[in-house]
Amino acid sequence: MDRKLLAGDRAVVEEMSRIRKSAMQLGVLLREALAGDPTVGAAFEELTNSISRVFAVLEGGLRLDAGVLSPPPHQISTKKRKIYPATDRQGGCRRRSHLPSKIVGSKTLNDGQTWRKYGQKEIQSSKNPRSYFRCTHKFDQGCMAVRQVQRSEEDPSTYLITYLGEHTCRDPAMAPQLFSTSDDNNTCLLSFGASRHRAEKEARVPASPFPSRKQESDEEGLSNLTTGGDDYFVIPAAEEPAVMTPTSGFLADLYFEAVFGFDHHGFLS
DNA sequence: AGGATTTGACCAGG
DNA sequence: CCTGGTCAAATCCT
Repeated sequence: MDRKLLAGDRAVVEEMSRIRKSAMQLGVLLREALAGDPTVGAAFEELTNSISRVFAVLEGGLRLDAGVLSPPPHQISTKKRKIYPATDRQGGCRRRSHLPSKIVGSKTLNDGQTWRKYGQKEIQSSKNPRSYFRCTHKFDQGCMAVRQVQRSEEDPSTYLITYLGEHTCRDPAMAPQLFSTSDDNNTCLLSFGASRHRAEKEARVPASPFPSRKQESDEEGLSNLTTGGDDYFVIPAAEEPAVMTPTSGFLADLYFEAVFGFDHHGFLS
């Protein structure tokens, strides 16, 4: 069942990461050079699909599971601070070891879900702070969906929203909604390998208006409670068939950073 | 008054 | 040791 990550496994994963990295870089260049040529997309798609399959096998074998966001039972309670003994302090790191499940670029913070902001951080690698939101129903329904919102550096009018976990809550005000790429011409979804197995379930999003007390107008704070989405573009998964790699700008930055954990500029220059 | 946001502290992963 | 994700008291807002 459990098996340790052997040195050989690690080497394979690292090597595959390099391959995927190179492939993505190549894809970016090709798309820029041969924009509109369908054969480029098809060939690149095949390549990424193969890589994806390898990762699927590796991840399956190595149990590279993502998104286990189980809430400590004792935390489900009132809103007031719980006093933890120094040795049992909960207020610390919850660093998620898994990859983001979905990254969305959006002109608005509205996504049809109700979010409550629980933190904001200055991020070393970015000029803009990152805001942290959890589902409003985290405590009453145990919904573990969270999202991180950050303004794009290159396009400050755009928010980069990373969704982690999935909504398990049932908000009567929220009809079931699906990420739709059909009616939204600038939509692209970024879904990563670690969550690939539940990508389809996570493909939920906005559409319906939702009564919000405060819109996302605030500049720095990225306030919560956003409403029916528009202006979305959901970046495609590296492992998904329809790969639409962002070719430049913040999306490319984001893409590379998310997939490979580093900035691609150095490689493309 | 109650719920949401702000913000500094905490702390584990890398 | 640095970074980033989370907690929760203080504060703000409705």
